[in-house]
Amino acid sequence: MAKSIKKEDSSIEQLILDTKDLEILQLLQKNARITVKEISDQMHLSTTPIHERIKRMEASGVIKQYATLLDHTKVKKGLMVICYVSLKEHNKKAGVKFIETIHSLHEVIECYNISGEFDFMLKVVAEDMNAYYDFHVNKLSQIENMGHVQSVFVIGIIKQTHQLVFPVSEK
Amino acid sequence: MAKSIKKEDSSIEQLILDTKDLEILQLLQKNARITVKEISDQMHLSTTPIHERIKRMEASGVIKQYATLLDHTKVKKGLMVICYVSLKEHNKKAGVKFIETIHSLHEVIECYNISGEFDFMLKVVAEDMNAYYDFHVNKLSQIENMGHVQSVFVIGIIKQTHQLVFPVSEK
DNA sequence: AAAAGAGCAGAATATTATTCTAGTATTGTA
DNA sequence: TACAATACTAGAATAATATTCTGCTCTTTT
Repeated sequence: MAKSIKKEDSSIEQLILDTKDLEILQLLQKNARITVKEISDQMHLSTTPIHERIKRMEASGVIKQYATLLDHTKVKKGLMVICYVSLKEHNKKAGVKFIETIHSLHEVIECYNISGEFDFMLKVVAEDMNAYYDFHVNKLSQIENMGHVQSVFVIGIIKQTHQLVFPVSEK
Repeated sequence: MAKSIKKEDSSIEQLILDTKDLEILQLLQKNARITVKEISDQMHLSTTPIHERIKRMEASGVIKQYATLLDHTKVKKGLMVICYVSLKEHNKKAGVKFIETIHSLHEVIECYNISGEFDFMLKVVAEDMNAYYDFHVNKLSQIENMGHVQSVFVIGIIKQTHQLVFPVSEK
């Protein structure tokens, strides 16, 4: 007998998030260590539905990770550089090899395949300019099949958040 | 009587992180909801020092935030665009006004002041191309003093992490 | 109208965070 | 070398929280 496509099939079906789920996510995004009780108090619900909804969103993958974010300047990662990279050849094998290497470089915290004249955009963090120079010369430029590389330096951080805001479509 | 510049002055002085602190940070970065007990077991220490070290790093600002990260595609924020912006005028007043506006736009999750021909780089998330079009035309382009805008679309995410890796200087 | 499913409240239990007490190194100093 | 101050640690006690369980209510479907 087929089950209805509803929330309990969270591991298979696309989870449909209602207003309460989104409200919970707003609070969790701000503080991953907020207690179920605090959420339930703010939302005027008991702890049971909050707990169930969170577990459901964890299981469905809506909640990807509870992460701890550090102050880069206080852990000697104060320099941020945006790197543009183009490859010489664009066959599958060359691409896979490049991706593997990127994953092994801890200085690269983000890498995107992008539109435009370059193939990839990298966000790189390092302790200082010397460390970045070492990364650029000895690691990035050494990757086989590497074409052009262009570095754009981050002078200041204006805004930096992971909070996704959802339109308030109240019932 | 002057106190020594040591760890207990965490709120004022620069906190010096030792190997154990960095080891704790590695675990916390991966999972903000890891228990003190789990950390203490992995590090072969009791819960007390782990707890104290964490509180110290929270107070000193090394730990900036416990954040919950969401799957963008599952919360209708699947499109990511990198926006380059240059302003017409570069006086203080114009810059401040621009920054204020950027902070009010929830689609902009990152904004950096950068070197090169553009003034700012923005990371923008939206539900789809229609939503991005609306953002571009009705919000971004409407900012006063706006000069050139160039959009680079993210085709694929190769790597995305917040895990900062620290060199293993054992001792 | 009956039945099933979903969401919820409240209580009970299991875990965990937090605090407290006191022992053990380590470092600097006379 | 001996002493004192400091930091670190283990283990226990307490407070707070997560998690589970039971049963009620509302809605939807047939």
